Amino acid sequence: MKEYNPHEIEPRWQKVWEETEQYKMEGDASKPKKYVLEMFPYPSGDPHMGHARNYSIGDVIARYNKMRGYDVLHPMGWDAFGLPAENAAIKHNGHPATWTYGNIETQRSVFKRMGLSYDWDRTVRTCDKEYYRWGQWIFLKMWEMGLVERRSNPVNWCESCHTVLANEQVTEGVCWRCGNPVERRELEQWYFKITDYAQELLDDLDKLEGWPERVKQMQANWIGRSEGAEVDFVLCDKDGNAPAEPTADDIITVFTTRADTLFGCSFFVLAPEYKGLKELVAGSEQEAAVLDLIAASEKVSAVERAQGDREKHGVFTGRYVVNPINGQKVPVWVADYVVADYGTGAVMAVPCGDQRDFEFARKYDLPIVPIILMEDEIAAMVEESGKTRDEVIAQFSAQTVDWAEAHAAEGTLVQSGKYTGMMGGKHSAGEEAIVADLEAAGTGRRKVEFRLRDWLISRQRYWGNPIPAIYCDDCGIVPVPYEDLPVELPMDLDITKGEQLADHKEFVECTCPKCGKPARRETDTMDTFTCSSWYYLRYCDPHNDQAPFDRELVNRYMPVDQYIGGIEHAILHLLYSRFFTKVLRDAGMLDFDEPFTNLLCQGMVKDENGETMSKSKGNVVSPVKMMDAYGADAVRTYILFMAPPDKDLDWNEAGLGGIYRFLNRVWRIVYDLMGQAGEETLYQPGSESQAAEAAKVLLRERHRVVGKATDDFERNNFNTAISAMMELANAAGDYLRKAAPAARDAELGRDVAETLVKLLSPMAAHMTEELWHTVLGHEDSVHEQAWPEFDPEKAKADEVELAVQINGKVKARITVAADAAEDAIIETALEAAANAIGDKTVVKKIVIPGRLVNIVVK
RNA sequence: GGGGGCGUGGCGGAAUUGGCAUACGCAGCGGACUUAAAAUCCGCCGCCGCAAGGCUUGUGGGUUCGAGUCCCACCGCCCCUACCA
Repeated sequence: MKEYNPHEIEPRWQKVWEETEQYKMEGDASKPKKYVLEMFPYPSGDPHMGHARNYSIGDVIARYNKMRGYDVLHPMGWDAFGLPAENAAIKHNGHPATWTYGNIETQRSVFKRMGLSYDWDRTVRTCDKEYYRWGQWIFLKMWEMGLVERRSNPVNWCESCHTVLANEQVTEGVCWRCGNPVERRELEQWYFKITDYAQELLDDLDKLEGWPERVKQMQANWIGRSEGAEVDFVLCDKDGNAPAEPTADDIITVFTTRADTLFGCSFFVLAPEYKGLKELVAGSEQEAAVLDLIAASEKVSAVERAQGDREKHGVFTGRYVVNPINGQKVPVWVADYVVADYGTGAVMAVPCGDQRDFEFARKYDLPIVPIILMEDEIAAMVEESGKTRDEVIAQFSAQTVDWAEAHAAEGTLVQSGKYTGMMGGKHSAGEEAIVADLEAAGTGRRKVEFRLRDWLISRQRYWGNPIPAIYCDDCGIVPVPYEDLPVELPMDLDITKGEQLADHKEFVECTCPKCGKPARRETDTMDTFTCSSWYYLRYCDPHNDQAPFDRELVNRYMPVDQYIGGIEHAILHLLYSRFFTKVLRDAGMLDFDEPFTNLLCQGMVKDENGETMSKSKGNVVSPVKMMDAYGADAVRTYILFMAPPDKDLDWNEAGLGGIYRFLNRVWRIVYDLMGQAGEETLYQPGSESQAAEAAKVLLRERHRVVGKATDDFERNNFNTAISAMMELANAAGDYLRKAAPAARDAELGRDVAETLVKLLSPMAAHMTEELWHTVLGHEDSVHEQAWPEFDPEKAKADEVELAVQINGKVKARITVAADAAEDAIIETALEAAANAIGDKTVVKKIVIPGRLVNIVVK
């Protein structure tokens, strides 16, 4: 018997697989397709355990499905543009491309060493011009469709990365990449109008049955649909007089989900960034104070903004607006608790019904008029006054409150004109009635707001996909014609000297495609998330030089059947990709609505103390070092065995040794089952001869385990699938120990050996291939074999042990024939539990076949 | 503040539809083999108890013949999100 030596086996088979193009996709249209995809990596350096886990999961799913008879598409590529390459280039005095392509090669060699079954011919690298030209093409297409806009807005600026960021790339006020606080700046930037798709992006979440609930919830929260109404307030002139015939310019509109509280509006608030605010106060005595507040709020960092209970600051503008519901004039304030980019940037303040307005009113001594009462308050008033409930509500006339906080919940409206007595709250009768009346009067209308903002896609960075646009003094902003693509990223630029695209004369200077006059090229590049929003489509047709992809091919392989990646992309990449898919569908380029049918978010790999691994903590476990010690098969199998794929796991090397021992045991068992173990057989002369029984158990286990493992593979429960294989190995070991080599059943031996090897082949790809050839004597690859069949009948035992419970507590055990009648089972059970029953009366007998008998006594 | 999730031995975890809690593995303990060690193989291994037996899935209650699983309250931990009107 040869010894198990992964270090010899693994490179040898990797070479064979490469030479025979083992994992090149079949493209066999007669088979059903299966697209298995792992989120492609950023080429940041050596792969870490998170990568190893992600790609082990994907590889097992791909290999399993191939054995199940699918035409499997399983590609790999690199998300290769991005800022770290620029930082590394500066640090190492080189070029971002050198660092990027070098890291890609490093990662590729590690992935090959892991034995991952990729069709390398389909590799996509987003920094290749053969790829990014089609990103530009899609940009132009979107421009044509009216989904690209360049406009001025307050944006998130990261000084450390020296670029603007999308909303999705700022969490708790800090930049997602470098962790530095972002600033607000008013800048002109490029946007994708993702908000045009907000409703569909929300609605279609319901179609994604194969997605984790929490990811869908996170996307729904991010899209943030909110139903309410717009209400028009009329601005009074500087002397506080309402215009007799207000024009559009005199109207300030607010968005509210609580139109029912309109009677409680005692002031009005604008965001500091509110457009037209400066004109509003120009020349007034309040002007200086308002400008001070604007300046102060600009300085407040986003980190501070993100902190929960911040102190609210505001000043009176000196102006008034008229409340359309009751004609009341209320003062207009400016305050930093109103955000400019949600709703209209203006709010009606109802301090009695909104905690923020309440706090603000308390601080600045503004009126808090109670217009909503809770049921317990009404009950107390009824009790105290002796009046009826209706009288209490109708006669309520307090002008201020002694509450500790606002009444934000549902309650009864008071002091609200004809709406008094109606229920108030979101979607309440009172709200419906008031909005209906506002609509009739033309001073309000139903409105749905979304929290989702348009996607800011321009970046002031070199290492990215150039935006194909040209500035012409005469023609304005002009798209680069399709036939001029790609706009190539110049490579002769020294970013170590701080050069950016704008400094590159030959790149910037161009002619206007419309009028032919000298013009300037756009020097911003696209957010790298635009590159990763469609790469999965390109894999279907990676070498196409006529189009981003062929429609037929994409329609055949898409959508991705199983997508695997980290939860950190729950919003970012997964939302953007859904958006791109819908846009390209509307462009007529594909025929489906959603890109990813099933999504698996793998858990994080942490160190043995449950801490996240990081270079600064010095607790990083290298997959390469682990493979050096135990081989790729053991590392792959172990990482799947440790925990279900979606749970975090704490790395522990001792367990890896256990898996290595398991692979070793399988190795010896296969040799032994095939009669090739010689002296090293597990047979123990002198052990009791129960060979026949062990053979029976082994046959049963062979069928039971295939059934169990198949089910587990279908549910991505790889940890329990491996447990089941261990059980089969244990049964085989028991058989081998008890049955003398000469007396063994050769047919059973080969069946079990081949079954075990096939079951294990998606994980331990090299070892099983070696056994398949050398011990089992096959010429073809184990990875080309059909998944083993099983017979549920053969998985059944002829006798079963049942627990006998008295009132739900196990008191005895009985063994009965598997097909025993219920009466017979009860009789046996009553006998076995006679002591426990004693002189009590049996009131009920419950038999759960194959499991237990419960006898209820009194 | 809002939303979501989790809590099972010394450890990772299993229990798929409400049906024998702790499968499988790690660690530990004992044994075989060995001059010895490693490797391998066998056995034990939730807690209390000498035992009979009793107890046990964060805590307390409920539904049920039967609850880790369903319902209610509480405690603890984790993740996401946030002046969103």
